[in-house]
Amino acid sequence: MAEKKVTVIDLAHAAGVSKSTVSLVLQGSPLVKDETRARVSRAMLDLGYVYNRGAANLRQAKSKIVGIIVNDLTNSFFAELAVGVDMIVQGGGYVQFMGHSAEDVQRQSELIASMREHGVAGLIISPARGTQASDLKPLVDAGIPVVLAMRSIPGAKVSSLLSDNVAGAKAAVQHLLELGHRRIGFLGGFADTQVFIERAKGYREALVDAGIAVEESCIVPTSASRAGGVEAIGRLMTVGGEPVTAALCFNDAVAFGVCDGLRARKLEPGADFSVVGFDDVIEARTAVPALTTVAINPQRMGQQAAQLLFKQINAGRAEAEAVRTTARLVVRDSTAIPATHITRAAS
Amino acid sequence: MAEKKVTVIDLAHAAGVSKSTVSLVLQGSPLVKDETRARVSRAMLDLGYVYNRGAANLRQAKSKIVGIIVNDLTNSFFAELAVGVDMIVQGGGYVQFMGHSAEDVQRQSELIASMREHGVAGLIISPARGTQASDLKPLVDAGIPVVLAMRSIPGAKVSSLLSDNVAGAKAAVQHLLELGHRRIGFLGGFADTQVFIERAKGYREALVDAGIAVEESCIVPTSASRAGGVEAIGRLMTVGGEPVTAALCFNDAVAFGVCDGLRARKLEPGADFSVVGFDDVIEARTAVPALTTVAINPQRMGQQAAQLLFKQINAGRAEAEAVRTTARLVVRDSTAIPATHITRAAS
DNA sequence: CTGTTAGCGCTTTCAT
DNA sequence: ATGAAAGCGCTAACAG
Repeated sequence: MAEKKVTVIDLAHAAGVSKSTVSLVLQGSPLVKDETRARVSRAMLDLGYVYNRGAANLRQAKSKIVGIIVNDLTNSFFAELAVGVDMIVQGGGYVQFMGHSAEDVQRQSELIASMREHGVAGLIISPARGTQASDLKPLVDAGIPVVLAMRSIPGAKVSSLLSDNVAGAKAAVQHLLELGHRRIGFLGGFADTQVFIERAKGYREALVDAGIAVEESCIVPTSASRAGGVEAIGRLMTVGGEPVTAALCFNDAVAFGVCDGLRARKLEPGADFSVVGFDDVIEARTAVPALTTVAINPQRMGQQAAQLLFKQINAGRAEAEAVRTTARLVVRDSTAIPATHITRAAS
Repeated sequence: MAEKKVTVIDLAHAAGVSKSTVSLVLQGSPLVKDETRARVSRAMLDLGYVYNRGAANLRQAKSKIVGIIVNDLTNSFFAELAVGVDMIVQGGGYVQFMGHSAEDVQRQSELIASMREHGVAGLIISPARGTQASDLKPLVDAGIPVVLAMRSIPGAKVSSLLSDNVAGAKAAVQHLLELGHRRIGFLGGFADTQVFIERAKGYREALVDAGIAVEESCIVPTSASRAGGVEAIGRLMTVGGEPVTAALCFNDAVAFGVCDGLRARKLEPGADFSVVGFDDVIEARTAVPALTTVAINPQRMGQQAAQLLFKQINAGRAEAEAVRTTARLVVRDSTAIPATHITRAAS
């Protein structure tokens, strides 16, 4: 039943007006008589007209399309981020091109090029590991607004949206202090990463603010994995002096391991020893046991990224502006599994 | 530094040829002299030309864009599905519009309309619950190929890609039979759903094929949740006669609950009682304990969906063809946590 | 309020 | 092997 393409000219014909009048109707212009508008509208329905946005974009030299390039959609964190972006994008009457870079810089470049050819109004990128400022240069030069999410790229003249690791860690430790803990460890993570440095900074600041001396022996970097957590809690246990009664973990994988290690020593996480972990590895959330987590809200982050992008799109010019979101401290109950996580079935 | 838009006409000028020649070069036509091609190519680089695909699409009345509408990207199952689609789409030199319906039929319709206005060549939809055949009608009438993923819509004249629940359940039960189990339960799930009926059918077939009588008392429908699993195993335990030693669970949430229930009875899942679960609730995967799962591969499904779509796009006409993927039986080790699940961090 | 006239950047006959 | 001209479906002046 594929009807022939019906165009504005057909509408004009059917409604007995000219193309331009039809165009005005399409754009909801107030300059057309109601009765004319009605005639045109009816013609649209009668003929089964579908607007050709491509043609309009060409003429106007602009589009209502934004691109989003995700490094790893397989990671729910980024999937949620994309959902947040989608909300704002849809709300603004835009559509989004979506591309998955799979942490591959080469593929990412191809996607960027492709989206540029399609005339996107702006681009949100959660960059693949190893992305260089030069990869973004063409976009910047073309004046296309770009917002980076989660990871920033040194030297790139674009906005980025990062989680506030310092504030997050600080809040977490303050939470433990309020619980009465005096000697607190910081466990896991590779010491040479930016994220580690930031989280450790927040940890230190909270202690200092509380008038507690930072003990380097209570900071135990390991791999950011469950095994790393086991190792870290083991090493923390060997520290002499008053007992350490709580720890902030680099991420939740580490927190898992710490709990494992505690149980192996007949200690109950949450009861005998308080564990707080950054909730980076979202997938594992359901399995986090008696544990408090510091989490940023990826959907909200996606929304903020999109809002930032729109701000730039509407401002007309891309103006690099680094914004940091604040990691929210979420105290999640020990045993309850959030309903949202056990009801999501594919069927 | 936003350079003025450079067009084919600028290239033609710079290279000392006509627009049409440039166009031929852009399309990689073999009809141009190598030397000419080289001159044009250099001009492209010199002037920083970027191809305007929108204009080309308009002229050719076709696009290399496919749309994908996901009901819930927040569910890793569908996120993985999208990744699979993306692989094929990118491989085919297409780009994809992505929309998130959030299980909202209304929003889904808007997305469909929007994508149509943008002239997508085809559409992959994992439909929101409650989608009617009429929602897809406009697409079908316009001759736009549509492939449905995971859920089919009665009466819709479009292709769909479903998991083969019957074969999956059958394979799972056969696995248990090979392990030597003779009396096996089927636990959890709402008996009035299509998915339940299919999985129960596979369960029955496997038993019958093995010459074992199906006992209705061993089929225990409950809610498809962890609590449902606890309830189901409880009821299964009250069945008289020879002991039941294994069960196929409707999904992994149920399987969780079954394990809970077993432990409450001092039985060790995997050792004293074999548990197999359909792995629908992907997020919970890490937490599945001593347990075998029946899983379909969502990425592969996405790839198949995209391939099916391309087949239709290239065929020129949309031809409804229902295809079913086969649920793979994956025997996953009891205690090991797949590395992919503990290393995915957002940072 | 509505019609006329030009294009947007590209591809495509049809000549040459 | 390359050029000239027409036009995809729409919008944007500018008249009326």
